[in-house]
Amino acid sequence: MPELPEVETIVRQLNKEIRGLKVKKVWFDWPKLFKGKTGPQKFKKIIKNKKILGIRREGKNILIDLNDGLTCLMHLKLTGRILVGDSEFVQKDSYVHFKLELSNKKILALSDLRKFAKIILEKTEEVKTLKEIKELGPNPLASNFTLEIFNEFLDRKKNGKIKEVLMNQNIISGIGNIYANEILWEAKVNPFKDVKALTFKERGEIYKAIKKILLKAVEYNGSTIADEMYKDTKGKPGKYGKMLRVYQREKEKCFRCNAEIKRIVQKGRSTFYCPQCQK
DNA sequence: AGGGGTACCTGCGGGC
DNA sequence: TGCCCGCAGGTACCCC
Repeated sequence: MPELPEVETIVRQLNKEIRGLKVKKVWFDWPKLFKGKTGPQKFKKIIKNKKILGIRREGKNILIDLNDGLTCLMHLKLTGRILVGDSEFVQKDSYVHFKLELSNKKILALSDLRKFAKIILEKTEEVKTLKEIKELGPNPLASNFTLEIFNEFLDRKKNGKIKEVLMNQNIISGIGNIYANEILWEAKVNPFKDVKALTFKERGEIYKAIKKILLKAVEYNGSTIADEMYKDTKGKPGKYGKMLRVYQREKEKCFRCNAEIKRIVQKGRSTFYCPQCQK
């Protein structure tokens, strides 16, 4: 579900809503949610009365830093959502599997229809050694993500097709299926093109499109396509869904050249592109 | 080392 | 109506 813009929206909201609060109660009904060294019962014990110092994003991971040198990592996978509100608000969601009651009586809930989401509790110092974090490629929104850095990481995957490489979290972190499709449409590059066949100009166009699309999507609080999918912490949909140019537009007309958008399954995921202007 | 297949889950919509 | 299939915004792990 959430890619960089959606996770970034959630993280910014959490910093406004829950920073400085303490955890008072823990509830869950899906123990498999907890991965890593800390099991469900230990998690419950440890996290009680911890203070929330701040919330960060690494790729699509949400990192909640707590006092006593602990960090809670959450990954929302396809259908995870984080909600913050009173108990009545949280109860409206049918797929809540985890709740933290906070010191202002508000509840932070994790909802997940497909139960793919995960939570890992780890020492803050050790977080960067987790495989989820350690291997991540650069943050495309960081100011030090230059064209040179982009090229350097692209060249680590000489054999891949560009769309598959863009979605590889170890090359660039945060891009998923929606934004990979959108970025390549914007850059007018064919998703099936081998990285090694890309011209300098194409690499530059892709680089510009990454920055442009992701920044715009963050500005619009991410994409909500189907109502049951991504929502922010207040249950509000993202506004970038209306701005999408190719994603889920199979057989519709390309906004640029009027040709028919095609959908092809690539590495198990739907690739949408315009066969006429993405050569 | 890194690629392919599959597993983890639930729900929805379409075709028969 | 009901059943089976394909599909959904993502990894993670096993096997070769």
